[in-house]
Amino acid sequence: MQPQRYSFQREKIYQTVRERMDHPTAEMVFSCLKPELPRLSLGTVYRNLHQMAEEGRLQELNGPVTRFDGVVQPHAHCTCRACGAVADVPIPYQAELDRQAEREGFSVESHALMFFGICPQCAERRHKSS
Amino acid sequence: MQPQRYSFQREKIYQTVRERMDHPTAEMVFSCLKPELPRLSLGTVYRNLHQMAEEGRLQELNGPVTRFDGVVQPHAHCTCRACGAVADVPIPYQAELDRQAEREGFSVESHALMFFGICPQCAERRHKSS
DNA sequence: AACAGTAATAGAAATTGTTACCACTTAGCT
DNA sequence: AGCTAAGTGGTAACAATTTCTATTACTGTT
Repeated sequence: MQPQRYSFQREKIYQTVRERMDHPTAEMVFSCLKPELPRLSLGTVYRNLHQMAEEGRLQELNGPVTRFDGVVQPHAHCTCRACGAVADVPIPYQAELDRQAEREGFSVESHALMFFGICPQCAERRHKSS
Repeated sequence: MQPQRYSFQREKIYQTVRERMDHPTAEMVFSCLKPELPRLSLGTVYRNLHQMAEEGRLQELNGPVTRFDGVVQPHAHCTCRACGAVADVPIPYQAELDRQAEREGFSVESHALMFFGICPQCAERRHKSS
């Protein structure tokens, strides 16, 4: 999945994400670069962002679809990298983190802790097929 | 924003999210209830899920759009509840959490820590307009 | 420097996830 | 039973993302 060739567009997209400190969306990167690269296509932005995220050259925040939890008390979750399943993680909620995070005028109310890994089912499946 | 009336559909949707332990998406709730409630509409599911999330009766996971970060080293973020802006939070990454989260066969590789609050700009804006 | 091979692009169309709209139904009050 | 506004279903609109294909442009070889 590594890029096999140099691409001007890809480098520009990378620079944009690196230089902006606001964790832009694909759309934000696109409209930021569009004046400079009028022929740039939104599909190119999405393709390169994901490619670089897979390489580990960029980090992708948030998942694509919204999920809901009937347990309202704040608690941690874990997402399976392979199948996307979400499960609860029984470790205590550290409310003191919210106070630690209060910096530069940002008033913090709560936090979400999401782990990433491989769920038992997928670990099993991989074990078999290898 | 509290629901003012009883609705059979809403209760069914709530029960589904509560009973399933897999943090379902709106689509998953819908297809789970569809056999039992053939006239159920997907819009009703979305409407009630969000309504209940606003009331605090359910919890909503993940944000709506994907964002990208040029800083690959794991670090915390903060989202503004008002404007959606995302900023970095300079508190240390606790790698030991990943080991603590290892339970029931789930192999954990990393975690994301997202704070929620109000950013300085929005706090200012609210202060003026009140 | 021209050439061939193929990864990457632009542009548009298709898909997917989510929200808005509106006529009809129904819970909750009197 | 009748009133009224909240809630529903169905469909259309919208937004985010992915896919498709002809064209462009890197890169290694002459």
